[in-house]
Amino acid sequence: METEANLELDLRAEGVRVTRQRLAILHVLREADDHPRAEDILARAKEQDPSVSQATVYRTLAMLEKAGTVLRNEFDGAGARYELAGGAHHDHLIDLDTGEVMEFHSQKIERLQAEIAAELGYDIEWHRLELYGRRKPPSQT
Amino acid sequence: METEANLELDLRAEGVRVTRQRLAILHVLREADDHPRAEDILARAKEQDPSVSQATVYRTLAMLEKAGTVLRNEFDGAGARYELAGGAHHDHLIDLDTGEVMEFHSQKIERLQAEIAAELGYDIEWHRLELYGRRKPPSQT
DNA sequence: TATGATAATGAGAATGATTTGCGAAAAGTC
DNA sequence: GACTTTTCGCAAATCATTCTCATTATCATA
Repeated sequence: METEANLELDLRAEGVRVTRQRLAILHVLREADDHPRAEDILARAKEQDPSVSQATVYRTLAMLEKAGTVLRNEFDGAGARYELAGGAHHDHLIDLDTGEVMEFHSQKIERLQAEIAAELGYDIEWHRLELYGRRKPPSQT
Repeated sequence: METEANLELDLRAEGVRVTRQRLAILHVLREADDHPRAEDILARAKEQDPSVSQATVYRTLAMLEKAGTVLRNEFDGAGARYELAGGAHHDHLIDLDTGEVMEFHSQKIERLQAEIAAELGYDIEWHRLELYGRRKPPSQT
C-alpha cells in the first residue's frame, strides 16, 4: 500500500504541483472506507482546509483518475462515487437500502467475460459489473 | 414477441391513453435495432409525427420503463440508451470505437453473481454487466 | 529568501441531459 | 356534442459536473 507521502511524491514526480487542497482531497480519499461522492469529499476536505472549493474537488478527482490514482464509479442514483485505486481490481455490490458499497472479485466471472467478448470478436478494454441487492433475511435452519 | 397492436392494448388496459405521440415513440422503439438515445428517438418519432416533443419523449419513456415495456441503459458517455424489453434478460458489450451495442447472456455468470451475493448475505434485485471493448484484430493462423 | 514563469484556485456562470409547471389540446365518457 | 381527465408542447427549472477568468500559490532559480 502506498503511503500518503508516496502519493505526494508520485504527483510531484509527474510535474504536478502539490497544493494544500490536493493534499486535503487525497487525505480524505485515504481515510474513506466508504465510496464518497464529490459532495462528500468536498465536505470532508473542507474540515481540513476550508478553502477547498467544489471546482477543485472535481478538477483534482479528474486529474487523479487520469493518473490512475482514483477510480470513479457511476452507480445508479445521482452522482459518481470515488475510491482510491491501488488495490486489486474488484467489482461492486450496492445495498439498495443503505447505499453501502461492498467489493468483490471473481476470477471465474472475469474469465467468462473474456470468453464471451472473444466469441463476439472483441477484446475487453474495461468492464462494469454491479450487483444491486438487499440484505437477505436470516435463514431459519 | 408482442405485436405493436398488443402493446397498444396493454397500455389501454392499464388505463393509459393511447395517443399519436405514444404510438410514434412505440413504433420507433419497435423498429430500432440499435439502442437509441432519447435524442434519436425524438428525431425518428418526429418523422412520423412532427408534433412529438422532447418532453413527451422523456415522459413516455419514463412511463414505459415503469410499466416494464422499455429498458433504460446508462452506458458510459452522455445520455441513456433505450430498448424495448420483452425479450430475455441480457447484458451488453459496447464497441468503444463505434458505440455499437451487442447483447449477450451467460447463465454461468448469472449463477456466479447470485453465489457471490449470497455469500455477502444479499439477494440481488438487479445487476448491470457491461463490457467495453474493441474489435479484435483477425488472428493470423 | 526573493523572484518570476506557470500551474492551480475560487466564485460563479455555463452546460447538457432530463424534469417539471402550466395553460392549451386531445381522449375517453355520457 | 359537452364534460372530465389525461396528455401535450413550450419554456423554465434541476442537478451534477465543467468551464471561464481574474487572482493566488507553487517551485525552480537567482
